[in-house]
Amino acid sequence: MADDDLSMGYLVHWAGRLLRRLADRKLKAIGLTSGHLPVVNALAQAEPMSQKALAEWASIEQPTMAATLARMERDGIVERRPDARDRRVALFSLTAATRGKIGALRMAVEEVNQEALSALPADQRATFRHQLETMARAMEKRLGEEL
Amino acid sequence: MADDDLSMGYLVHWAGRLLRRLADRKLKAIGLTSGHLPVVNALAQAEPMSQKALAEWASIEQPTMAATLARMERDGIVERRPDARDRRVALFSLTAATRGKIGALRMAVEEVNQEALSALPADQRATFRHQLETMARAMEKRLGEEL
DNA sequence: AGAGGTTATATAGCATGCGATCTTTTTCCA
DNA sequence: TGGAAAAAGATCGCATGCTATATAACCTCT
Repeated sequence: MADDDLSMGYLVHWAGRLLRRLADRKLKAIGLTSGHLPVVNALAQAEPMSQKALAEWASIEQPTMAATLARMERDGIVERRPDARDRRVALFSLTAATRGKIGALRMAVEEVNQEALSALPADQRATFRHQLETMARAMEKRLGEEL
Repeated sequence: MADDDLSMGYLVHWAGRLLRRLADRKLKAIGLTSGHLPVVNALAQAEPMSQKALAEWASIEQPTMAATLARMERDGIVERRPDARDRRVALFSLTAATRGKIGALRMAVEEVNQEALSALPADQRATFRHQLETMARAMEKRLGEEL
């Protein structure tokens, strides 16, 4: 790929695919995938949570979260139960088996993080991370405005 | 999403999704999608190209490129013809209609680029882009080594 | 020439994403 | 209170990605 054509979009998307593959490889050993991460992280901190809350937490559209949760439920990673106070709502929690994997999961994530950041000089890492977040938040705002 | 949980992988993937949505929105007007970009860019510079060459150029796996090209052919964006010298090879070129869109396409990409980069101070943009590329190349190397 | 390895595509199977819609419940106000 | 508006999920349809595997066409070396 010629250097001039490495647009921001291409670059970010490329890096994202690579990080994802790397993460999925490590997570395979504990029976999880990168797509499960935001859900498990969220539920590890606050249980139970509705599909809506999970989707917002992960910045993912509702149909995408619905599909992810359906797969996770099918695979015994999360459990769904109705909300007694609102019959529209489904509440999700981690299964005991998944709770036992949280430690290994955090370790795997941390490894990928280190591998990615180790490509940059130590004194640039924090700034880089921050810039990435700034850009993402700006894009999110942009996307919202245009609707 | 709590700040501590914004792992590198999550951040990059998030930014990638947002950039992609933004790009797709702009490209919709000219009848293209972000997935078409690397192919159109490549063919705009060197025609014709085999599926293999396109996949390598775009850093995408062969089956993914095969599917993308099949859709693009179906939608009249590219044309496929056999290679006289090697019957295994399929050579792809842009259709005349697509060639006429290259200008608009470049403009749309440039717009998204600017929108993304404008979130950062001007004097940090070049460095940031470079860091992103460095990280991606490192991840690519990593991924290759582990096989 | 022919066996065996290499290469270029094709296919299957599945995960993740998105937008657009439909249904069921809740809410809320006239 | 009744009927409209809002909220939460469920579904459809499709694009993109990946891995694993199959197939067909070359190439090489004996």
